[in-house]
Amino acid sequence: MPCCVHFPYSGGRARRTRWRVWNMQQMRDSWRAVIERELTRYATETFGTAQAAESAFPLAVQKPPKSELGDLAFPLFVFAKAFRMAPQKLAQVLKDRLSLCDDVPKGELLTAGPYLNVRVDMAELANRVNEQVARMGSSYGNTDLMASKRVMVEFSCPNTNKPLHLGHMRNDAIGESISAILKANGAEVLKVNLINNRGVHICKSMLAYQKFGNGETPESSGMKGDHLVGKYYVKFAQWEKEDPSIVQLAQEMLKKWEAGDPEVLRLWELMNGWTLAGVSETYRNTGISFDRYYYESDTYTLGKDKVLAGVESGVFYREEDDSVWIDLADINLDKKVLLRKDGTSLYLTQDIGTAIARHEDWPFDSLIYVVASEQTYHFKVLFHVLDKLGYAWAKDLHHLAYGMVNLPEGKMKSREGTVVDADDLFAQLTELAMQEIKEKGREEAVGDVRNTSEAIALGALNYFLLQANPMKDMVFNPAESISFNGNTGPYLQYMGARISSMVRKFEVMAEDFSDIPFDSTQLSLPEERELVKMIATFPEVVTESGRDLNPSAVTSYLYELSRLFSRYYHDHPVLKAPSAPLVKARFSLVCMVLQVFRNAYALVGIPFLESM
RNA sequence: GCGCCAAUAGCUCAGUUGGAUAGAGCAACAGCCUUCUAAGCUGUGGGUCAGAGGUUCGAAUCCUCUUUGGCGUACCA
Repeated sequence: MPCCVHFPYSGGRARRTRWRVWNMQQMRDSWRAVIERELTRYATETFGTAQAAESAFPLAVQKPPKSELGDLAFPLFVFAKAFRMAPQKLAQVLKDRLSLCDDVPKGELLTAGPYLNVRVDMAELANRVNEQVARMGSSYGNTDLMASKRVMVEFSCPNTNKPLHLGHMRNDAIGESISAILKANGAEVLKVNLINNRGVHICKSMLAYQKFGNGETPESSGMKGDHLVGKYYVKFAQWEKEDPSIVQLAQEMLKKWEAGDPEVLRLWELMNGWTLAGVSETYRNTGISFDRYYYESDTYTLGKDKVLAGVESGVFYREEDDSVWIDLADINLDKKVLLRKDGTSLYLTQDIGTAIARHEDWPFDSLIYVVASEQTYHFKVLFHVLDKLGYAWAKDLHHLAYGMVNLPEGKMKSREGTVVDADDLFAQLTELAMQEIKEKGREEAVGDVRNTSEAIALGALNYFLLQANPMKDMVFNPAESISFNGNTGPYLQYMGARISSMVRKFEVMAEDFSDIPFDSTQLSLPEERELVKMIATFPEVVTESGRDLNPSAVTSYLYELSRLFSRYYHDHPVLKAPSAPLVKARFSLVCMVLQVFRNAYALVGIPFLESM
């Protein structure tokens, strides 16, 4: 199974309609109900039993490929055998029978080959959607799919030996987006970060600093703290090349650290402080935040204790050299070390402790780890170990794996220095956005050029990173991401800005329209039908992205809505529409689109801009 | 070797529960600014959905095998 996370409460398809009924869904359900009833009656009349029909219930509802074919499609293939009738014929029969009934919903039935299609009553749908968007505002689209569920989302999890890079940015984008999407589906979400501040790799930068640092500080060097520490981590690698034996020193230092050596601890605190200050700044710039921080230095001992307890209870075993192991034969895996022979902790050990601490702190219904797919094995083992230790909530742990981020030139390799630094990238994108604003002569219109450029950079970055399915590896092309035309974040932001501009223009003349009611029958263009339908299905997009933990469902939707809208307002005047009722109706539609844009942007980390 | 994952247009990506003629963007070419921001809109060309079988009324989608690529299989994280 790829990235799919199975929520115990996400239910199956059959249950989906029970959670809540939305506009489009309501339409679908009511039409399905009458068509199913008619199939049942027809089967009973013909065969004396309804079985032929009911075995294929619930009747599938689809979206016709073209709007000329209607708004809902009911494929009838499945009934062909049971009715001994071509589905084309059955569609005709059903249409004829239903046209004689006086209790079908408003709308129009069409046959389209083997499909029975429905053109729904658009005026009614538009009224409902308009009312609902106006009433719910920024919460339009929210669902109760995960109401009252507590979900902890772990993401980012930087090491304190180097600054963030592009890979972290994908992680952060997914983490923030998933959290927002889960919230929109009614969950109570706690975003947590785990600072990986201990271990051999941390000792490496410390050792290099001790040897080469000469007391350098972020202040004295003018470097951001995380970059300064990173510099020494790289230095260690070079040093190690000359003298491979120094790895031993790092191992010894880790042991000293675990023993509480004051000298080591002092340096550790100093350098960790530098890194975390730098990382926090990056978070601030890129709109990342957490409700709670965990530090591995705080939780690893708990993990160690639990592992030792596991040895007592016989879940784990001790080798002759004193190392502690678990045999994973029962899940068809090999053996795994839980404690080194010198007694120090490993990655797995600390994650055991952290998970237990978290469940005690904030009992969750689900904990989602947003971590690269290269660690799939690690999480498999972790969840199994926790299960073996007797924690019933081990089944509620999920690994949301995401693929690697590559560059057009190829893979990022730290050894070859091709890793894209997060701060550098953000600055580069901001710079490009700024140039574009200047070239277009929009400085005055946007007001704060710096802020706007950063917002555009962020929109570009998040959209690009989230538009691909998390599970897949992706190629990040900075130049393409910031491009203002095409399928990009800035293009979407531009649409939002254009609409905002229209709203400002309308406000000047708003009084002239204050007495004119919204008349949905004015919206008769095919494009308007499509827009109303899309707005009506937004809650379903929120559901889908929450169910699959897939932000790209939202980005796809946003882009489609955006294209539809730009085509529409390019071809049809809104504020200068021929009649006042039409202006009012079209402007109301525009406002609905704007609201959905705002709400959907928030789910995928695209800052909304009033003007660009 | 074994395990997990992927493969859709030249490139980057979508593709709903198996359903109608597989869609976008970029790149290329051709149009559209006295008209709510041209950061836009429209059109043209571009496909053996990696390959071969199978299931099905129907497969990019499900199953099997093959090929290619990525990742993992550490007393690293």
